[in-house]
Amino acid sequence: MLTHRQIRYFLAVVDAGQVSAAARALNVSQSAVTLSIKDMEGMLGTALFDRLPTGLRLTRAGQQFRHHARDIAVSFEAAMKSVEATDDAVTGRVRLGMSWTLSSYFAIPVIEHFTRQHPRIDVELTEEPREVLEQALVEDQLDLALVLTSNLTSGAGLKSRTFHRSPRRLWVSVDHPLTRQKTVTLTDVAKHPYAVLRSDDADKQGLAYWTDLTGHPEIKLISTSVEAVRSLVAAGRAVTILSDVIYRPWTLDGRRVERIDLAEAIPTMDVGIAWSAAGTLSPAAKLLRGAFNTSISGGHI
Amino acid sequence: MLTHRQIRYFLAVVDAGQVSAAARALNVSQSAVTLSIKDMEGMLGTALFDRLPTGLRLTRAGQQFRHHARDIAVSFEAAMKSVEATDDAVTGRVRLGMSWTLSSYFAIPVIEHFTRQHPRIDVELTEEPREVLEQALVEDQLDLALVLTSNLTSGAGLKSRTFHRSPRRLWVSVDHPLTRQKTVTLTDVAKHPYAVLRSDDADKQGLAYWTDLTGHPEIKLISTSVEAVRSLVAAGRAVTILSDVIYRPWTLDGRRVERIDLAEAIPTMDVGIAWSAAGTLSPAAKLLRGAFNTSISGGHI
DNA sequence: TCAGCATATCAGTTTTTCCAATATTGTATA
DNA sequence: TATACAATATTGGAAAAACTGATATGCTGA
Repeated sequence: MLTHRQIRYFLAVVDAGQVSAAARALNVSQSAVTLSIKDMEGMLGTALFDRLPTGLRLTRAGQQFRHHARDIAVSFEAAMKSVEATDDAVTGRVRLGMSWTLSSYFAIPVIEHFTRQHPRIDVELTEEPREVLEQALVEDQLDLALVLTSNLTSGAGLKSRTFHRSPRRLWVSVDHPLTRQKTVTLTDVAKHPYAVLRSDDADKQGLAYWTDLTGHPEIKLISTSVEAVRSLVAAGRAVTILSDVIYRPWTLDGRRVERIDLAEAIPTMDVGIAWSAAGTLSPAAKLLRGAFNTSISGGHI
Repeated sequence: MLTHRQIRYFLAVVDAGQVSAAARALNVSQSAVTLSIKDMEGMLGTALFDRLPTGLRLTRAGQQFRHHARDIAVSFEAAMKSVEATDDAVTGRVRLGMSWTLSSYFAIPVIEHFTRQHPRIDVELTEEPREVLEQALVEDQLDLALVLTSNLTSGAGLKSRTFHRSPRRLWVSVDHPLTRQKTVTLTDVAKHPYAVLRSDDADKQGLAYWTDLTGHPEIKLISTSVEAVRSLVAAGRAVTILSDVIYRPWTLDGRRVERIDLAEAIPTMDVGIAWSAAGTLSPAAKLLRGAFNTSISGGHI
């Protein structure tokens, strides 16, 4: 079993470029580091370094592994810092509606973070199409609703606040040919197999890019699962254009997905929260609204 | 410094709900686990668990920490897998269809593992309702399809293999009144607020339990998000009956969900793979079929 | 060739982790 | 209110893991 200590030693060697320097930095003997690295290589069944007379250089497998090692080290640091204070003072109930695209990919983590910080506030979730959410807000069956504010019906007795304009960018695998171009246009993208994320609200915007001018890409997958799309992209078998809100750099198996800015202006995905113009929000609801605000602009997702 | 071992022990205790059971699962003594946890708590300067006579329950800080611990464990696994040996010999394309319930909750991890092991096999994913999948198999537009085999139309020129019979059970929060009953019947369940997981294929079975005899529960949430359902259940605000395949003992914020066997026999969810009776499967398709077989019976999910 | 600088190996020591037995604590029950 | 029960806490000594320091070995460049 890999240990945290081995990960730290490994990263130190990567940074230093040689075992002896790494050992000095770590305040242990050179032999301890050497053994640790050899142990790891034995466990993984692959050489992580090429041994050169001047030091150690990562092999291909080692480069791969390095990304994961960094991930692990960062996760440990985050874990140590994670013990936070909570706020028991505010209590109450918030009825929050959303559509599923938003729910799984960013709302749930934010809500769970919120309920940890405010354990005595009860957040009630419902998922509905945008039209139903708007209706429910007006009829006071919901306090708040997460919506794509650009799609919001205007003048329906609702207030809203857009807290994030999420750019849409091209997602590709690390070794994709398009990563080597200086600028990428929609016409370039149209030449590659494409994956579409199917969602109730977002896809109307999402498929509007393609015109006769740009040409149309070959659709390789239409899926409701972000994981499926990400997976296909990471494997280099498709590209896609999606919002930063649902971007993660890693697939489940640790392959990387990269983002590229497109030469053309693509409409942003405007995420926000809506509430009824009549009546006033409870303190609990205001807190939750604030939580979405900070957690999204604060880069928690 | 936190160690990987401590993280594993911590997660085992969270999953088991008590130190002694976790120790058994880890094949170490109870005292080793106790010490490890106490060490961590000392390091973090906070109690991670409340000690109850029946076992350990996460404190708020512990719930926070669990999030990170999980991250760490996943990162380690990904790191180990990142250097796995691959099989470049078999090449080809496999067109795989599935319905979304199956896709996000177990198919994707299996496929990602498979494509790592067989980088030169191209797995094409599509998601469709079961009827469309069956049609596509017969017409040779798909090689394989993941389906609930109990729903499969018989005599449609399809072969299938069921590789997992997943029991359906009642999901409730740890402190739910139903946990204190010796036996729980559907009539008991009908008295409590209920959450429905909306999915194309499974809900036909999933809602067929309720008859005039048992009564009908009040539906509190209909959602496509397993996380949303699990979250509601963990909060004790609803119960649900779902397949073991998609069961996890905790929500993202570390609250527990328990399962209870029902007095009545509930049909199992039979997960399997189907292919056309005409023609023969390519070697690549056979390999993928085998991958599903072993990864599911092998307890990878 | 040989000095210089790097990693590899190995035996012995230190530190960590583990086990087994036992003490302690809280709940339910009679 | 005593008692059984089921859980965690503690502790001393054994086992395993990690580390050190000395030494062997290998490559480069003057």
